[in-house]
Amino acid sequence: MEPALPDVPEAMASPAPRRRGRPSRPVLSRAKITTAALAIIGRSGYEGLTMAALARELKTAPSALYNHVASKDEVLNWVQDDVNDTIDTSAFGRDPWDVALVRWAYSYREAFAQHSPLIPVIAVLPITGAPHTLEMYERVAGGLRAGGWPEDLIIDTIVAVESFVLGSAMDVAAPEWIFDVGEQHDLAPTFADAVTARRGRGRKAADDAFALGLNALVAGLRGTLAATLATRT
Amino acid sequence: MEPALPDVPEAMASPAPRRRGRPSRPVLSRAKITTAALAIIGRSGYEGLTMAALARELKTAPSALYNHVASKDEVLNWVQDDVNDTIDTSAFGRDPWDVALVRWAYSYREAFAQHSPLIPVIAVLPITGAPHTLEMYERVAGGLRAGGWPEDLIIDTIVAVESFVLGSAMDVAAPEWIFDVGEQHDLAPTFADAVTARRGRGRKAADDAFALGLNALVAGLRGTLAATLATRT
DNA sequence: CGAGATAAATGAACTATATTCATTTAGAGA
DNA sequence: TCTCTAAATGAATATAGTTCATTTATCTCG
Repeated sequence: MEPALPDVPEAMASPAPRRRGRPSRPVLSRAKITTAALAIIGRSGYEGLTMAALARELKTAPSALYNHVASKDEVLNWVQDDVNDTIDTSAFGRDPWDVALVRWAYSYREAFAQHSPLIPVIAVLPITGAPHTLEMYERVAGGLRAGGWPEDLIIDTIVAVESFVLGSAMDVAAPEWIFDVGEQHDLAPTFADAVTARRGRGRKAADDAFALGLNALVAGLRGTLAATLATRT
Repeated sequence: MEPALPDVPEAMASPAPRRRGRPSRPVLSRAKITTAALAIIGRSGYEGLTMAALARELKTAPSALYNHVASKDEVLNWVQDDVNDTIDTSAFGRDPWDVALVRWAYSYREAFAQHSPLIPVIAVLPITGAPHTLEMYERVAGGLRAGGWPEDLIIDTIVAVESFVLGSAMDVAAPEWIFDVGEQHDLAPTFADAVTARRGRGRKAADDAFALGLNALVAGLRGTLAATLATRT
């Protein structure tokens, strides 16, 4: 990309004559829009991502975007697929399925912890038209299959782990003091004490809960697999 | 403004004379607003819940709401606390902790499956000012404590289960065909076959995944508890 | 009983966003 | 060259949520 602006001089004069009509080369495309959206999100977060801001970033008018994108939702879908592409699935096909699952879950959570506004979107989004997402699922499914999981349990297993991961990723966005009971210690004494007891350990409370849950979940899945294989002879 | 249009018999004309100023009795209150909001949500879903619709339901002006509520977000918090109040925690203190945890999780998921737009909100919402929510946590914490869980693991355990529940509740809102690969069967053959294999079983795919995951998670937690108690002598 | 004070409503205005639309223009192809 | 089309433009629309000056019934206090 970047045709290197052949002319150039034109410099400073008019603040921006802003030509109308078709430009010499397309200014917009799926890739450009997605990149710009990610830049804005990285800089000003999801509140900053408006169609107007996106257009500004790309030096066009908001309405120009609609020649390339059906809606803001579609922009979010593109961003989501890009984020999914950063999830590490390399452990599948290398490590045993349970180890790989844990690695995948950590990477998955990390990716979406920084994009929590996408979580409710992706949880409900069909994979159609999201190639990177599909690729990720293929790798995970392959890893489980190779690990001995029966075909008809693979999707449920993936969904279960994914649900836990996405729920946990939402947690990351919560304030540290989310469980602070404040005044009402006497209304919930056991709970309040438990909150205090946890405070002892280091910072990242959400991380501990995630680790605890993931270990338990995967351990449980090992048991499920063993039991299933035993039953089905 | 509105000088009361002197002409016209005014009798039948005006559809609703709409008095200004303070009414004989308060038309609005937290309870009334929450009830109205739930009515709208039940009737037209969360898209239907606008401040204008809420005002219409209560037969007032949108701006009148702001005498009782700081923002639409606050309305959502009230609704959320009401929904939390429908979650069944009665098994704690009656059944063993693991059984009670499973019942709680089912009830929790069911409650929010019908209020999925609230999920991202509550996951991040401090409990301050949500009495029913606090009450729920107290019962769960009490049940775990009674079940032998060490105090410093109680919150993490609750958070882990809750994360899984909320992630799963989002899933309920997804379309049945969310995993349909369509054209690209050859791009993800293993995954596509797994999707097909699952299709064999009954309707509710999300329910199966939830059951599988919850069983695994709780089984894993039993192991975690046993191991922890053994280690700590 | 009368005079504030207060709570609680009113409608109009303001803001921000997404989205649509008629219009314009540069370039590709017949 | 003529025409079609992709791709831009700015103005206009729709829908929110929210603020504000204003109005008025009722409560309280001297």
